[in-house]
Amino acid sequence: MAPEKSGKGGADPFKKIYAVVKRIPEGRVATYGQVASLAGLPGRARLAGTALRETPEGLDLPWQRVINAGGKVSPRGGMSVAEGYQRHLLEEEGVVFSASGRVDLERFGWNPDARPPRRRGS
DNA sequence: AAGTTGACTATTT
DNA sequence: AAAATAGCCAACT
Repeated sequence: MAPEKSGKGGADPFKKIYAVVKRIPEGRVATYGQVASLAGLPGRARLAGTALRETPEGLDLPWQRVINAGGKVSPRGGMSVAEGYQRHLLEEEGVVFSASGRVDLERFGWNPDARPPRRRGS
């Protein structure tokens, strides 16, 4: 059975993170720690950031839906308009930022376990 | 191979 | 509320 070379796990951690980010529904946001956890990499929140740092093209990756645990857009350190751009994209999707530029994770935080109430809404 | 860096997080000031 | 500090872990040099 053609075992993989050196019996390694195979999938790269970056790829797992991309897969999870792709699953974030529109109008919802997730934290790096949450994404890492769902990717099977608990405690590797920084890895999620490192992976998104490149934002590979062609994957239709909604990187803008990933923010830090503080509910704020992560500063890149250097100069990057991407921060303002990210906020703009989220607002377009329906995410509301508070006066301090913070998002209410209680309301817009993605809950992968939550099921859309069907049958008689509300 | 070893040291530095960093789209993080929690705690403290 | 914002800034500084410490801890963590993998990628990058």
